[in-house]
This record gives sequence, C-alpha cells and structure tokens, in this order.
Amino acid sequence: MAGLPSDPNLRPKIAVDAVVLSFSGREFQTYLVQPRDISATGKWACPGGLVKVSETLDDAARRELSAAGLAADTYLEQLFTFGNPSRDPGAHVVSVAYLTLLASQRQSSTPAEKYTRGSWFGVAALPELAYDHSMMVRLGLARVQAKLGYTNIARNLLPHSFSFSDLESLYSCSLGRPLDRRNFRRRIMAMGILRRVPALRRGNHRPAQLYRFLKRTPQTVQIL
Amino acid sequence: MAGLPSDPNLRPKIAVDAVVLSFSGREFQTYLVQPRDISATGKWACPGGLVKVSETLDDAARRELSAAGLAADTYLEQLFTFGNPSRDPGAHVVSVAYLTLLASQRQSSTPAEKYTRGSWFGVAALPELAYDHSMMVRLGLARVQAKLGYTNIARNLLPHSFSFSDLESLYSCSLGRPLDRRNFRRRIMAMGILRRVPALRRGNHRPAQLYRFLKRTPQTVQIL
DNA sequence: CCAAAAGTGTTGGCTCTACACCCATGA
DNA sequence: TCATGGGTGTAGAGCCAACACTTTTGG
Repeated sequence: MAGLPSDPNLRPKIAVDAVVLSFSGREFQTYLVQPRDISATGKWACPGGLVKVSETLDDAARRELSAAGLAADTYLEQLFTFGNPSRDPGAHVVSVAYLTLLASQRQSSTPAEKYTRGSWFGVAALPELAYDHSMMVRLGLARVQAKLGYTNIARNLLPHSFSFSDLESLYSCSLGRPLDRRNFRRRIMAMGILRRVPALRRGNHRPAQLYRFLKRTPQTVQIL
Repeated sequence: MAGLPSDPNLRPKIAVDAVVLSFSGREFQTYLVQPRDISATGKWACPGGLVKVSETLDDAARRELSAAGLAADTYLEQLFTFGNPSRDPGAHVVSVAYLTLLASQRQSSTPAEKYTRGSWFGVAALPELAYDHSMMVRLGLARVQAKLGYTNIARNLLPHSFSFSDLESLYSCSLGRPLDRRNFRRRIMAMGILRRVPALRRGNHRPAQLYRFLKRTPQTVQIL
C-alpha cells in the first residue's frame, strides 16, 4: 500500500485538548479560553496545544492546563482521540482529548500569552466553540455523568469535605432529576466510601455534618 | 513553555493499532501478526501502522486491518491512545489503539508484505508481544468484557444466528464463572433484544433453537 | 439404550422505592 | 418566630438467585 514519499511534513500533527469541568453547586461548568491565533473569530476553545516529542500525552495535557492558568495537579483522564482531517481547517491535527475535573473553581494564575483570556461557562449555555471542541465538551460531560454512577469520581468535583446535600446536588444535577434524600443517603452510606469528618458546616441554617471520601484513589463501586 | 524550533521532524508520529478479538466458543482469541521489520525479535504485534495525512483514524484502522488479511467491515471502536515516548524504541510514535471484533475467524486473505505471517492466539496464552501491545490486548479484552454487561456488543462476536447456549458460553467465558441457564435465558428474553429465527441447529444432540439480535446497531441495555 | 446438550417454573430473600415530619440555626 | 436547609424510618412491591428434572437427538 501507500507509495507516497514519507515526507514528515505530510504526517498529521498531534495535539492534546483538555475538557475542564467543575460543579458550581447548581450546574456543571467548563473552563474555556480564547486562543490568540483565532481570536478574530471570537470563538472559544478548550485549553490545548501540540504535543512535543519525547513528552507523555498526560504531561502535555498538564502542561497545557498550566498554560491556561489552571492547577495541573488535577484528576486527568483520557477521553477520546479526534482525528478527522477536517476538524482543523489549517492542517491535519489529531487531538487527544482529556477530561479534567476541578473541585472548586480554583483558577490559579492568568492564562499564558497564547490566550487572550479564559472564563468559566455553564455547560447549558456554551458560546460558540472552535474546531470540534463542542463535541469534546459534550463527550466529557457525558463521561462524568456516567462515571458518577459507578465510581467515586465525585471526590474530584467536590471540596475536601462536603455535606450530604452537596453530594446530593451533584448527583441530582448529573441525573437531571431530583433524588430522594433518605434513599440516597442510605445507599451512599451502605457503600462505606465516605468518612465523617469531625466538623460541621455552619451557615444561615441548621449546620450540616461534613464528610470526605475515604479513598483518594479512583475506585469502582456501583452507586446508582 | 518550549522554545525549541518547531522542526516537523521533532513531532511525534501517529499510528493506529488494532486489537482484533473473536470468540471461539471456548475462549477469546486475538489475531496477531509478525511485522517484517521486527521479525528478528520473534515478537508478535497487533496489526497497525502510521496514519496518513488527510485520513480518518477509523479509515487508517480499517486500512491496517485489510493489510493484515482481515475483513475491514467489522465492529470498530476506539480503545485508548498510547503516547509514552519510549513505547517504541525507534521513535516517538503515538498510537491510537482500536478494538475490533470478528464473529467467526473469517480471516479472508493473507497478510500484506509488511507482515511475515498472522495467526490467532488464545488470550490466556499469548506469545511475547512487541511495543506495549500486550497492554493493548489486555485493555481490549477488558473493554469487551465490560461492554458485554451493558450493550448488545455480543452480536459482533457471534455468527448471524446462534443458539442460547452459544450466547451463554460467551457470557460465562467473559465472566469467568458458570451462569444459571434458566436465569440467564429469562433475563435475556425479558430484554427483547433477540429474535427467534425459524431454524434449528442440528448436531449430535437435541437440536437448538436459533436466534439473532434484533438490532444490528450498537445499543445500550443493562444485561448483567 | 445411552450420552450429551436443550429446554423449562417456583419460591424465599433481599433490595429498592415511595413517602412526611421534626430539628437546628441565624436573621 | 420564621424561613431555610438538615436529618431520620418503615412498609409494600418487584427483582434476583437458587434450585433439578424432562426432552430430543445421534450414535
């Protein structure tokens, strides 16, 4: 097969893009940036860029997260690799999409020079996205929603300690329907993946008992 | 942040590799080839090769399946993208691993010149594999086993029509434990994903009623 | 007639869901 | 004292797992 001269310029380039998700307490949000080189289009994009030689894909993803002004020590998971030759009009760029989860919106620094700005958007009302990034965000969201059902991935979307109501809002938002508080609590408790922390959250109302996840490593358990 | 000259030669190359699985009736098997360029090592590998510019990843995978002497009109699903710089000692090659399922061992033609030979192996006793292909096969197998539990993916591992016992062997082999025939049949039947075909399979013993999957498209249903 | 695979129901235990009221706090 | 979110138990229904014998065929 193939007889074309193997000019390296004729190979597809390879990039990583990160779908950055967090949960605000009321909705899922995603962090988007405006790349300087396409800022004329007004489109937003997921943080991302080309992979360097001798660099791990994960490393590339973390490097791009830093460049976007985000913490890089986050949960990171490969989502899907997009290779449609026409996904980037400029050149054939194969992109490995990553999913990353942030507990709070702890946006550390300001984005690097390659971006004009960055901002959080509710996933229900996204702006127009460049390339196939809209598909990536949808896929990332679907993955999180699925994994909430059978893993302890929630720990990456919540602060270190949280109330049962926090956890319930997350699940209820993910499922798009209300949950029965008693049944939800019983079920989660029965799994033994949470630990009471000796603290209450005080607010305008009755204080809430706080919990944290027992294991900080990814764990598969049937939750829903 | 990189300041290296962006010499295209310094970009990782991109390849696809296909984990080819089938079910013999007693065990899962995978199809491996011996690439001519590493035949001295005696190692086997999954069919695969570099992606061409302006080619879809799926197209590349199907092209490589053909080159390995397999039918290309098979179930194909992206598995994972392996990008460790040291996975190929020769150069930094990022590989998009695919999973493909074959109903019977319908190996059509003989492999292209790039391979010295191809052969099926039971997954329990694999030869030594090149690169990180052993990990790929394990991952592919795990994916199939998981998906048997919540999709109709079994249709891609069985012939067009099959007996209930065939289906049961597949599941029982996938789970690594015997299944209760009555419970299994009731459960599958209740889902309405099968259709009786007006034919029996005759053999040395009592003839078996044959069935086929109602939908030929991928479908998510809770099976186990 | 024998060996081997195909086919078929019932029951008890367990899990899941539905459901409503009181409590603690700050304002 | 009121508004707001936090916390708690039970009962009925449905689901699931365990379990063994008869049938059909070819040799």
